[in-house]
Amino acid sequence: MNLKQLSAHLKLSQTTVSRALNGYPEVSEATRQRVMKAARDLQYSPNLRAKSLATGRTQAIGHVLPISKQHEMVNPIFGDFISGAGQTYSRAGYEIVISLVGDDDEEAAYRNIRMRGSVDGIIVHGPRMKDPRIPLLKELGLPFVVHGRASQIDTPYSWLDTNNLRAFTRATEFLLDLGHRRIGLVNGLEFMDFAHRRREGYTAALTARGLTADPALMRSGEMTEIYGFRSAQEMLAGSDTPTAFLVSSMIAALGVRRAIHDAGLEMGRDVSVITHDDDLGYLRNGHDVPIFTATRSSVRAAGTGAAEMLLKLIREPGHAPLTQMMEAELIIGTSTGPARR
Amino acid sequence: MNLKQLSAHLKLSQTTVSRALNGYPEVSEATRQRVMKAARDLQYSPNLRAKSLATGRTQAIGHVLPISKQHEMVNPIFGDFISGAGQTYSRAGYEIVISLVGDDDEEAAYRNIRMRGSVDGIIVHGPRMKDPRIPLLKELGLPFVVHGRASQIDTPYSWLDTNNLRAFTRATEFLLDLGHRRIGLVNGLEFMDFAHRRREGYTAALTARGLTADPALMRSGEMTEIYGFRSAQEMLAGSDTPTAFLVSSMIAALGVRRAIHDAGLEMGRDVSVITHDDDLGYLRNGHDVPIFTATRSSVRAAGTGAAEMLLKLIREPGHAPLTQMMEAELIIGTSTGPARR
DNA sequence: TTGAAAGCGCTACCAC
DNA sequence: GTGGTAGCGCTTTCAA
Repeated sequence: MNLKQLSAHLKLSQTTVSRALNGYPEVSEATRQRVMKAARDLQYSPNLRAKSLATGRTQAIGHVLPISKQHEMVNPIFGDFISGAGQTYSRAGYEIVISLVGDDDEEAAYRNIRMRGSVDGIIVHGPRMKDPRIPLLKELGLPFVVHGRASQIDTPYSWLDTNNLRAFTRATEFLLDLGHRRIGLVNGLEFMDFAHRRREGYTAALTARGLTADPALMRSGEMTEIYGFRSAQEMLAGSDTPTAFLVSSMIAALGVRRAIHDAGLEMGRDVSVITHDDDLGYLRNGHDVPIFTATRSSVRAAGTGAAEMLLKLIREPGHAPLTQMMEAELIIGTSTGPARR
Repeated sequence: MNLKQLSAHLKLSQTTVSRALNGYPEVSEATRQRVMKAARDLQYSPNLRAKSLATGRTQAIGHVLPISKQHEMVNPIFGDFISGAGQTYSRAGYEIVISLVGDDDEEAAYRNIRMRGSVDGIIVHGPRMKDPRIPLLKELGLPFVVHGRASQIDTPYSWLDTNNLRAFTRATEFLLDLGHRRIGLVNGLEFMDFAHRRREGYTAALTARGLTADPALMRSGEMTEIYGFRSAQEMLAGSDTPTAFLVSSMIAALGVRRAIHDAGLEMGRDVSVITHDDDLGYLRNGHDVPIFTATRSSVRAAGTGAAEMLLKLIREPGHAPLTQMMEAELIIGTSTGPARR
């Protein structure tokens, strides 16, 4: 069932039917009702491609996921982020288009997205420091919102970010307050902006107490379980071993926990662990030490927030860049305790 | 830059340029080269919406994610699956369109996808038992591949699935061989087909040894960490406590591990755990007991496989349904040991 | 081997 | 308040 058939059925012009369906004012209420009813009964649903071609708008948002040619893994938070964003989009009648872009042909990929004209705006994932995509997208004139930020980019752009600097500063301070002095940092790849900021927070907290960050206690890598395992194992094998770990991801933390266990140590007693973690709300009950977390629901909320920002930018071309900072939560857990040594 | 401009620039008709670009044979080689070069130089990239309108094909694949109105979480494996599928799509020039569909308005949602005509085919995620989407999609005549299967659907359809039945049978047998008799099952929601099959495997292995599955040792729920925690805590609080757990997801297993720890027990000695887990390959080194796993790379492979099946179905309309079974891996870990009691 | 022109389904301008 | 019609950018007959 297309517009032509529907309007023939109603004995009205396509123009009128189109207007009735799209809420234009110059249609009589009676006609509108009749059209709406027929559309429902006949299960009419407009061809979005044709609509897009006619209007120039596509009613679709692009989510561009950077995929490293080396590991090809998608950031596991993506599912939750898109679930949050999706609610906003579908309410507004937008589709979601995913593009996976390798790190080799980035510029061409973004130019293509622009030229193909299949999206009205873009959410940029996984920003790196000095990310070249930001000036590129500004040049292309496609509305975009960055999930995260890109340091050392001086022109303004729209972003929504978690306050990673502050989160890691607080987590480090917390461990220092518990008496820890040797704190291992198991961080993400530090050309990624979020990981860079996390390390900044970590070192800032140490420096504020007159301590210097020991390079032997810092690791940067793709956050897999084996990476967490190896990193913790190496640090625990040294002479002046850490009494606590600050871990940038739940997955890597799994490996860290395993390494602690294998070393014959007990979490929360011999070694403390603070990690971005998931669904730990239950630990509020009956335990008494904090764990730093980015919950799944906060990631969903970030998705919703970013989507709303982008839709606003699309609706109001020329609008000034929007920014939003989200604070991370601290909740209570058992993996963290006072330093023993 | 569009076709019109490009052909004007080349002083050729749109027809010829289009033919040259799309590999039609009736274009002279010289012309084709000239066109190709100009297209590259001028960064021409066809408007997919217009192409789609003209051809009837959309060059896009829909991935439909069921979202429960209660929890609204996306299955965490989705990211890896889409990453695998995406490689195949982009090589073939297809875009990915994501639709989030709540469990309330499913039929309408799928009909809409059909009518809007924005995809050439669909990957169905999260199939339930007797899933009504399968007959619906057959009726709609849209090519589709199910990631997983739907029990009690008798008409043939295309699917790609992990052998969950066999995986959980083997894992249970393995624990039984180690002397375990009280094995807790922390399973997913059992209206989901994969969870149903996993329980079947678990009970089949027990039955084959003359044991009966104890309802007190079986849990079914959405696989969050707190769910794993509570499930294990309850079972460990009983009188005849389990000596092993079979856990359907890594996230839930985190909670199970924590409950074991909180109960003052040690994993692999007092209580064994077998779980679908991630990146545990490193445990092959120096350890000696198996852990059942669905690795991230196997999920990627599933995505690739499903995408290839779907493209084949799209290219050859009327092709008979395709099916593919993937076997789960067993690798070596430390969480599992012989029964102590 | 190349080109002119119709048409995919819709919107939006201009008349009435 | 309603309708005719010219495109949106591309493919695909049909003719040359």
